[in-house]
Amino acid sequence: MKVPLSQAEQDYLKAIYRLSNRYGRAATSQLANWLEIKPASVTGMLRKLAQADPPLIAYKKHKGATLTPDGERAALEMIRHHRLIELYLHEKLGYAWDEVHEEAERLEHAISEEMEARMAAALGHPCRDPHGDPIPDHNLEMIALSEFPLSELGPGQPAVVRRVRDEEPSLLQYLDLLGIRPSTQVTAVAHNKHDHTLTLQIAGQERPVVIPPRAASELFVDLME
Amino acid sequence: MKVPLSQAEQDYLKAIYRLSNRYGRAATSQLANWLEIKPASVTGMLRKLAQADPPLIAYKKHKGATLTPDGERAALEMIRHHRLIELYLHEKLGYAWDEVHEEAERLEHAISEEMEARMAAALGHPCRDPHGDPIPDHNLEMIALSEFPLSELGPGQPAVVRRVRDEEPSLLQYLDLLGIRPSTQVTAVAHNKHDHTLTLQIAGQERPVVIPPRAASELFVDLME
DNA sequence: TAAGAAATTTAGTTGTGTCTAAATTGTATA
DNA sequence: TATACAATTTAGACACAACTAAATTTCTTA
Repeated sequence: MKVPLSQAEQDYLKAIYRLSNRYGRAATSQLANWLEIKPASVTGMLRKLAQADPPLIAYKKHKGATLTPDGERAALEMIRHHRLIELYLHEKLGYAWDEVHEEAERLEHAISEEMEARMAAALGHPCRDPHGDPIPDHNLEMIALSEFPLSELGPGQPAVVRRVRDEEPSLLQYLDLLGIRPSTQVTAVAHNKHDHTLTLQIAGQERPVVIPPRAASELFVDLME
Repeated sequence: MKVPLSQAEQDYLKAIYRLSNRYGRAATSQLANWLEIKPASVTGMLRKLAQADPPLIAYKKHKGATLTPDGERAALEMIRHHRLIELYLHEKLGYAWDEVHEEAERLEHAISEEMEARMAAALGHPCRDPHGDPIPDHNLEMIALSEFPLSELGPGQPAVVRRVRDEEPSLLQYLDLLGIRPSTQVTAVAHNKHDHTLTLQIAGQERPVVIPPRAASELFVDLME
């Protein structure tokens, strides 16, 4: 019976995609927390998404939700919109990388497939957004990722920052200030076992900087050959 | 208590702006017809908009609605968004002029003031959209218009097309086919009193064309000095 | 100016997506 | 394994913006 999805439904599917990628499934309370609504409200929507025709999620009471192939397609469609828009705003309209998320969050629901295609073409069919997040291609396929958390980088290993898995403006501004963004070259100097901070040498800079654990686990890097 | 307007409210205000500009006020049934909802549904929204704080419309039962200064400001804000987006899609993303309206209709509600400003700057602070409709400036002031309907153009008078006051793709495609768009130079050859068609000579073309009344009253022109 | 037609409003209903409060289920541990 | 705590679901309510059907008001014209 394929009916267009509401913005709320699309937001749920995106959130389930994100949480089930990280944790295998999306729990009611995690969704409530991420979407900033009450757990009781989530239950109703999960039942609705599970009983849709075709079903968009697999849902068992008290067991959380995972996406069906149909649900995943819908989620990836929104993610493609979101990331293309972020890059477009950054490249074509001069937005800073900490300003693009909020705008994209609203626009992703409003653009047509036509506009998606035209933006993708104008950007040369890119595969990363300004934070380094991969952009699903036209068929919603995502490139394979080799990067891993900066917090797991061995001391002395040179690496390239690929991705910041966070949209919070304050964190992004802070990283910008330090001179860390996708493509920045870095080397771990030392891990502090007590407070889990990381001392990091940034290529082209005099002195190492200390990275708080929050940032170190949200930054993803690739080893340099 | 100034709360952000819903998309439905913004659409009502835009419709009231358009209708009261043409007819002095917006009647319930005109609004219902334009917005494609039932008259009964309009009544409730008009009461709500009139009782908002601050009031956005002046509304007397059975007398239709007009915008208050606050309501007009909100309407012009959406109109500025809409027309900037139309021009942006046309100029920067290669949309044809009959494709921009539908996309802008959704995007106008989703863009921020920041994005409005950046698009306006990228376009050089334009004052007309692809159909020739005036774009309110940053302070929501609109340029004075001197154009008048093509249907009132005297025979033999050379004129310039300024504006097509319609968004219907089929009409726009038809005009495009004839070679009529803003800035096209034309001369009226004759008005047919019986079927109200207009015979029109288009500059640079061999033979005159016959314009149906629907098009002649939606096309606006300026006299050439 | 009275009757019929047209426009508008009222009253009551629906579907969405949220909420609170209370009941239930699952999990961890003592 | 009993129990206490946390997570989840159920039940019932609400705001919004639409709807239908019926009542009312206004307009037109004979």
